[in-house]
Parts: sequence; C-alpha cells; structure tokens
Amino acid sequence: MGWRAVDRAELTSTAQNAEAPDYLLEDQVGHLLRRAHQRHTSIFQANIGDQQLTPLQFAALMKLADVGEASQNHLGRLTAMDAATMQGVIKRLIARDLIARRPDPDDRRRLLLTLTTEGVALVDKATARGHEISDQTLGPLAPADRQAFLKLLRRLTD
Amino acid sequence: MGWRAVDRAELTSTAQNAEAPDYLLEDQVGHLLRRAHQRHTSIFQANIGDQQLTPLQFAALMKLADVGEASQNHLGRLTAMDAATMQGVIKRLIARDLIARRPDPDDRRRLLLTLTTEGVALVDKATARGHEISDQTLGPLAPADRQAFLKLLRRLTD
DNA sequence: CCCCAATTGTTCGTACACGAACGATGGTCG
DNA sequence: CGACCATCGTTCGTGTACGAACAATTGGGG
Repeated sequence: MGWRAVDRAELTSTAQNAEAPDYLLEDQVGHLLRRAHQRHTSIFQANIGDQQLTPLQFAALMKLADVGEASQNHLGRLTAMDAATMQGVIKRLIARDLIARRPDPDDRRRLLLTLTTEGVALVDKATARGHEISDQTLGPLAPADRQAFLKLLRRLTD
Repeated sequence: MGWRAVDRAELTSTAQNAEAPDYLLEDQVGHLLRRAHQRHTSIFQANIGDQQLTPLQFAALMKLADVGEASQNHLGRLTAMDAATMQGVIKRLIARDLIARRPDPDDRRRLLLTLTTEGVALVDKATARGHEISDQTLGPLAPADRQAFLKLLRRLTD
C-alpha cells in the first residue's frame, strides 16, 4: 500500500561518483531494518481487515489478552513502548471500548488495564490474522531460513 | 538512551493464562523488527556525536553525496521516504544550510537538491561514524553471522 | 517517623510515517 | 491542437516515537 520499493532504475542515473562511494546507504543495517519494518507495516495494513487497527494497537491488545491485567507502564514495557507513546495508544483503544481502565486499589498511582468483552471478541477474531501477517512478512525466505533469521534478529533486540 | 529492553522479570508476573497463548508477541517478526530498529536508533543517537542529526537526515545527506544532485521525489525514492516525509527532512536540512534547493531549468515542477560546502564537510566528517554505528548495531552477532543476516534481511525489503 | 529516591501517569515539543487531496506542470495520443 | 493522465511538490490529518519536565504517590533508610 504505502510502501514503495527503491527504484533501482534510478540508482545510477545521476551518479557523480563513478567510483564506489565509501558509504553505501542500501548496505547499512539501519536502512535495511527500516525498510523491512516499512514492508511489514504495509502487509499488516493490507491483512488486518475491516478493523481499523495499527500494529501498536494490535500488540497492546494481544499482550493484554496474554497477561490479563496490567498497569500502563507495565504493558508499555511488555510491548516496548515508552510511557508517552502508550498514552496515545491507550487513549484510542479506550475510545473504541476495546479496553477499560480502573484505579489500582493497592497503589493509587496506577491505572489497571483490562480487555472489554468487545476487546476479547476482537482478539479472538484477529489472532489468525496476526499469524497470517507474520507468515507473509517472512514470505520471501525459504522455510528453513526463517528460524535462522528470527534467531539472529532476536539477538539485535536485547 | 531512549530504548529499553523488555523487562523479562515481569513477563510471567500477572499471567492469567497458565497455558501457552496462541499468539506470542515476542516471537512475531514485526515486533522483533520494530525492537531491532529501536535499538539501532538508540545506537545512532549515541554515536552520531555533537551534530544533531537524525537517521533520516543522515540518510538523505549520504545519498545526496552519493548521487550529487536529485529532485525531492527522486531522493525520496532512493532513501525510501515518501514525498510528505521528505518535506520535513528537507526543510530542516535547508534551515541548517546543509543542503540547497534550486529550480530545475528543464522541468518547472522539480526542485533540485545539492549539498552545500558545509554539508559536504559534515558528510566527510560523519562517514566514519556511520560505519561505526552499523558495526555496533551488528555487534551481538558473530562476524560470520553478519553477512548471512544482512542477506536474509535484504530479501524482506524488496 | 521523616526524608528522599524511585515509580506512575501526564503533558509538551520535535521528528518520522503515510494516506489523501490539491494545483501546477509535463508528456502522450488521437 | 486538445483531452488526458502521470508526475512534482505541498498541505492536512492521524498515529507512532521519545526526551524532558511535572505532580502525586510509594517504599526504604536513617
């Protein structure tokens, strides 16, 4: 959808350096990670279906279904979002009645988050979509390469 | 810096499902790509030095140094940014006198971008930093694994 | 018990990311 | 030539991302 492949036909069009430059953007990990993430987001939007869910909103819902109940900061750590980002994600999910927020009786600083009935229903319906999205993202890799890739990728996240 | 590892001590704290859930966020490619990209951004900010440059601004400068001259949309395709994102990146680089913009005499729709003297000087000084950042990002992988990882990652970007 | 450092949630400001719509220009084809 | 469609740059709106500062609350050490 939004994602566009780099136009390779243009790569050598206006080159001023005939020799190889000492820094090639398309060989850098950061650039490749960014493009792979762009492609994944595009696949996500095309497959999540009618529900208007972003990858972060989906991640928050799925993690909340996993742990049952969590404070905002806790859920943020579990999904790798900082407190400020969490604000917006939570706000939009609450506005759609997919999650509910109540004060923690044991700690007046905290707000406990849970899925609503509607949220549980959406999670049940969207779980298969999630796996489908992961499959399509890894689609270009041979089945044998996928586990190896995930193992290496996971090392770059700790 | 901004990036935080998922707190593994909290992963099982409030679990309501004793059995394994059917969708584990931390095993999904999209989540891992996002976290790896977060970590890379953090490494970038810590190593780019005194210059206040973001990864996208750095990419635009480096690509422009590579091709010499390009229109906004062309440079956007070469760096995988859409036209709207390019607006902000270009605006900030022009405000800092790192790049210059002039109308294309052959096509009145286009604006040609080039590095200024100051921009060339910054690129020369920052190139080594760029390689250092890529090395640190791949740091957790054994040297033999790095090429294999990049090869697989590149397949997920086309 | 009181002070103090840490944690929680919130807001502000800046910077990507991209769909969508727009006016201006360019090339093409009948 | 003229209708037509693609491309260029721009703007608007929504949604991440995150540093920084803030008030309220908690827990621990002296």
